[in-house]
Amino acid sequence: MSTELDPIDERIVALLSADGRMTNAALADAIGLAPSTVHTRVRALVDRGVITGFHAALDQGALGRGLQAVIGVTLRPGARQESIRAFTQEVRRIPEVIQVFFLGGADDFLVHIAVEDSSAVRRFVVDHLSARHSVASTRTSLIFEYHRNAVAADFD
Amino acid sequence: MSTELDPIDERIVALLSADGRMTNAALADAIGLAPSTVHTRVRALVDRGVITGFHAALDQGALGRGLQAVIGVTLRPGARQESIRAFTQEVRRIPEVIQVFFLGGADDFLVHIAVEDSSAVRRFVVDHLSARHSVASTRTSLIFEYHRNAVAADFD
DNA sequence: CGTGAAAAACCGAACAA
DNA sequence: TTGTTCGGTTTTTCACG
Repeated sequence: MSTELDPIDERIVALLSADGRMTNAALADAIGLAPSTVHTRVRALVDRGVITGFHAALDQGALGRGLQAVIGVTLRPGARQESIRAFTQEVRRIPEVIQVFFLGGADDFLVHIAVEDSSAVRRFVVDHLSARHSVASTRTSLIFEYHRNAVAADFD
Repeated sequence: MSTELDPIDERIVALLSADGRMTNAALADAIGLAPSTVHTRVRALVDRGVITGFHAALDQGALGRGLQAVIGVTLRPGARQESIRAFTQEVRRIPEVIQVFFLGGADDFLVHIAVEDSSAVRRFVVDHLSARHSVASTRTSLIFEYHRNAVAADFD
């Protein structure tokens, strides 16, 4: 929230988004400022909550999860906010889950998972989604390609 | 690809996924090894491609993009691989785009965007998606909540 | 493969401008 | 707000177990 970023902060943010381990010295001479200035700004960005964290990106295939899928989920019409909250909280704790989107639109949720193979997809849907009373239907799509420009912070 | 990780590598990967700026010393005593050992393993994980990078997570709202959406896209039945490749390559370069999923299923693509407001959503869809000859239809859903457990590497 | 020690690089804070 | 200096920390390499 709050006020926009100045052009220098925008460059810092863009650079750290691409390489979160860039040193202040590297940032400094990519931008043309002194390292200490960059340091001050980076810390300010973190303190302000513009940068919410730093994370390693993982090749899921190398972790034995070579198949990814997106599952659209619709809840029963009667589902109340409690069951929506419960659904979110519980689904996001499952280790195969990479992201959870709570939507307004045709589907109520999108769940992005990475698993070992197609039978693990089926198991995931059956065990964790269809098994829930609040879930009305699911629609599974396999992911053939995936591209990420940025890492978005969690929000609700 | 390739061989599974041993339990120590798995812990390193989990810790760096949560905090990509943990120092080797911090990793070392979370795990019970010497910092130099941890360092060697982290570098090996990066060299092997298990860890594909480190990235700052950004509060999109703080960047003036307080509204996120997912847009399901279907291409014309006649769309050939060339136009699919072109679509992916061009869409992912648009700055509002956070992620692009190329799917097998009902939709051909999912595009995750962060923009300023709802009129920017409409503009995005009209200018960048509907305007394309290869796009048959789009279905936009606003994102009310978003949760991320991990950062997945790009793949195709 | 893991360790400890040594060298280089880097960070973070204090201060000056 | 930016630049400079400096002590402490972190990274990185390497010889050894």
